[in-house]
Amino acid sequence: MSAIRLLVLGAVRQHGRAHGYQIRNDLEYWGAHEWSNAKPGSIYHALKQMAKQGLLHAYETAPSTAGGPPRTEYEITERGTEEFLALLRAGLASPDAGPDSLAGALGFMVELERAEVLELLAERVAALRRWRDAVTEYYTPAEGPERLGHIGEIMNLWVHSADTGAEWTRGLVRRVEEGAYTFAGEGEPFVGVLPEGEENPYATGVRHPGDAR
Amino acid sequence: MSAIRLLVLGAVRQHGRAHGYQIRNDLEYWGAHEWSNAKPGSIYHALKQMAKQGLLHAYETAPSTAGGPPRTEYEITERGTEEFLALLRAGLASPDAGPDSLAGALGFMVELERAEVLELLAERVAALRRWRDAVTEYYTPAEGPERLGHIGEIMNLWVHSADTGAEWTRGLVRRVEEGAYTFAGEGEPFVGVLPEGEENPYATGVRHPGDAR
DNA sequence: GGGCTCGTAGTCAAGTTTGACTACAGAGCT
DNA sequence: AGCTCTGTAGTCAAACTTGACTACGAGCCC
Repeated sequence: MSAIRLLVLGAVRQHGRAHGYQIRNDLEYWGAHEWSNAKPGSIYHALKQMAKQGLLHAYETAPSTAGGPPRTEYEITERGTEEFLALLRAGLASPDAGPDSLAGALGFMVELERAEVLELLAERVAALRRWRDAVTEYYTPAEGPERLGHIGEIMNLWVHSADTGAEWTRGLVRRVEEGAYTFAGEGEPFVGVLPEGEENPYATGVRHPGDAR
Repeated sequence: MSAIRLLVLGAVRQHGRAHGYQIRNDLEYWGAHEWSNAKPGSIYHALKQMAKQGLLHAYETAPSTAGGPPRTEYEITERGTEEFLALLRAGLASPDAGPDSLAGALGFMVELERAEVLELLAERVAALRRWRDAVTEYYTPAEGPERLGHIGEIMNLWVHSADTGAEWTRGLVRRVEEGAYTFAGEGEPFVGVLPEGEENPYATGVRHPGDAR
C-alpha cells in the first residue's frame, strides 16, 4: 500500500476539495515523487480506489476551464479522515510502514497534538529496539555467528539501520520536546503550501545541536 | 522491480537447476521474506516472467515424488547470468535500487572479485554524496531554509539516511579491504546454504571495530 | 481406521504500480 | 494563418504484489 494513500488523503484534506491534478501538483511541490511512488498513475488510481471504498466522496464536474478531459473533484469523508489519522499514526510509530510513510507522516505530523506525536515517536524507538533484538537473536543461533560468513553483512546492515533510525528518531523527539513547530491546538496551523513569513527557529537544513554527524 | 529478480536469479544459479519450492525455501532460509517482498506469489511470478523473457529456461517435470501439482524446474541462461550480474552490481553501487536490493546483493557479492566490489562500493558512497548534495540544494532555495517549518524534517530525514548509509558502506569497505570473506577467484567459494565449519573472523553479529555505535 | 495436522508445490483473483500515451486550450512565433 | 510548445487533466495496458486458497501424500494419535 505504501505511502500514497496517506499522501493523497492528506492533500485532499488540506484542500477541502480537490481534483487529481491539484493533488498531483501538491505532491510534486513537496518533492514526494523523489521519496515515494507518487506518480500520476498511482495518484489517480488511489483517488478512484479510495472513492470506491468510501474514504473520499467524488463529484463529477463540468469539463473545466482550461482544456482537457472532464475532471472529478474529491472531498474527504469521515471514514477517510479516520483512515488518514490511522495511517499518519502508523507512519510515525511503526517502522514497518517504511521510510516513505514516515516521510509522508512527517509532513502531516502537526495535525496531531504534540503530546501524541511524542508518544508515537517513543513507540517507534521501542519498535526499532524490539526489531533489532529479534534480528540479532534470530541470526545468532547456537552454533555462534561465525558460520554466517559474508551473509552476516545482511544482518549487520539491518542492525545498523535500526540503530541509526532510532538515533534519528530521538533527535526529532528532542526537537519536538524543546518546542519546535506548531502542533494541533497551538495556534494558527502551518499550511504546507508556502506560509509566507513565519520564521521557525527549528526549521532544518541547518544543523541541529545533537544531530548525528 | 525491487530485489526479487536478483534473489531468484541468484538462487537458481546457485542450485544449477531448481524448482519454485526450492527457491522459496532458500529465500526463507536467508530470511529474505523479512527484508524483501519474497512471498510465494512473487517468487512464482518472477520465475514465470523471467522464463518468458529468456533469462531462465523452464523444464516441465513429472508430478514429482512427494505429493502436489506437477513441478517446473528452471535453469539460468546466459542472458539470465548477465542480468543477474547487472542487478548485483546495481544493488551494490546504486542506492536508488533500494535497501532490499542492497541486502540481496550483499548475499551474492562474493560472486564478484574483491577489487570490483570495492569499486562498486566506492561508487555507492559517491552516489550517496551526490544525492545528499542535491537534496540540500533543492530544499534550500534563495529564501533560506527557515520557511520550511516542520516540512524541513523530511529533508533532515533523507540527509540523515544518506549520511548513515555512507557511513555503513565505508565500514563494509574497510572490512573487505582488510581481507574479510572469500571472493571470486580466491579459493573455494562460500555456498550460501550452510557451509559446515569454516570459521570466518569477520562474520558479524559481533561488533566490528569501527562500526557505528 | 478415521480424522488431524504437517509438509510439499503451486494457482488465482484482486489490488497496485509503472510508463507511455491521449486530448485539448492558449501563447508565441513567423 | 499555420505551426509548435507548454500546461492542464487524465487514461490505459502491462507488469508486479499480495494473501488466501487448492490439492495431495505421509505420519500420528487415539
